[in-house]
Amino acid sequence: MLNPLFAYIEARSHTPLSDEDKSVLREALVYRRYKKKQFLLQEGDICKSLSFILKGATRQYWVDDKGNEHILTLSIENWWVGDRESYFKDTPSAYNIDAWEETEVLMLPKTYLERVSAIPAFREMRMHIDQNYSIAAQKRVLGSISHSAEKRFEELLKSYPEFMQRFPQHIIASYLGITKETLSRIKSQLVKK
Amino acid sequence: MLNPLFAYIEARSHTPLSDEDKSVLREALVYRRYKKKQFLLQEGDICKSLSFILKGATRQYWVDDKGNEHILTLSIENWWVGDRESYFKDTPSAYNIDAWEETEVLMLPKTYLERVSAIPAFREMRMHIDQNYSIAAQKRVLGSISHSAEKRFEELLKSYPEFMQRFPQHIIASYLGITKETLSRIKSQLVKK
DNA sequence: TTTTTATGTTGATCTATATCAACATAATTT
DNA sequence: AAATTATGTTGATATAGATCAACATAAAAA
Repeated sequence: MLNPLFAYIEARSHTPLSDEDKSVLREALVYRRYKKKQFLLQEGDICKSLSFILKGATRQYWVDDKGNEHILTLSIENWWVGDRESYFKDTPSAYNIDAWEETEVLMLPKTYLERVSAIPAFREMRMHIDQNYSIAAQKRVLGSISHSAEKRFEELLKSYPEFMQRFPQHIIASYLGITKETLSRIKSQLVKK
Repeated sequence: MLNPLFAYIEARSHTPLSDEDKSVLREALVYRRYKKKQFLLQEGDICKSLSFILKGATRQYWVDDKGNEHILTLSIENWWVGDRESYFKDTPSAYNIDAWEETEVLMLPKTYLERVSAIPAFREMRMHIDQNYSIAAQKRVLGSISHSAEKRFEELLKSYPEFMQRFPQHIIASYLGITKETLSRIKSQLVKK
């Protein structure tokens, strides 16, 4: 059950996990399934665990006062999901996270974070994903302040081509910060080129 | 000379530094001054150190093909600056970082990163700033995909009021992803309210 | 199978923000 | 002090993208 996570940690940290390490992880992580549309986290709740996606897809979004959903992150297999701000600061989350597909995860409750962080490979992995997360967020900021919607869409296609298969266009549009109509028009523009 | 950094590490990690820790840090960190407009990092170079700002202000920006500067980060005292992507991946940076004011920093060369990361308080601080950096980047992404320029400006005023004193409006505008003219108009709107 | 809901497209119009231009003033440099 | 450069404002016009509406089709539910 935990093998994909073990592989992930070893790959990111370039360090093999000992049997001891694995048993610590086995104790900490909880397997869970979510049906489509089921919430992993709801606005106002405190995010008490980060989840490693074994299978499926999730969206993290914020709902504005008009009820519009603004998609902050889309996640698929081998990604960690959770509201980091709420998780690390123990504050109520401003976001919802729900399963877009039938999803299976390994939950790491915050109560075990210290314990598993004693494993060097896990700590390495954590630093690694935090860095990559920051770098990705920074790129997205750069895109949003300096590129057109069309260019941002092309970047998304390049970086995460699988998203197009797994999420409908209005979700992708929201992730890009544009409307579904605009995305539809951008797509038909690109086909002509 | 290193006292502000010691204080910063202790505050973020909630752990006092031993004399031993301090001497490791003293060995690793290099004091440097930059004059106004001087580069800390130039596009194409590999970012070989992160710098803790003791005094002054810097901007990190990307220059597009038309020569327009797009400001990605603005940093002042007690912030770490550097292109994390280039630093961690050893790839040429896409950004420039320059001193907006006369600036004094403590440089941490990457060659010392392992050694100082052996200090638990330093490691704690690193995790802490990485997390905060991610959280801040995520908020900026959310702002850019779901808020108007006016709202983003108000958020900036709330989060970093000192920026208005230390950077001119066209820099702030670029940071917000709008033109200086639009920012000027937004400001006059807000005064009327 | 029929109905309902989710998804995607296209057109008309509107709006936030960009662009271009002129000008004013403050701060530096000569 | 004069000249130059950096900063900030305001107006006219252009444009990317939003909004509203209608329609088409695919998928899911009844």
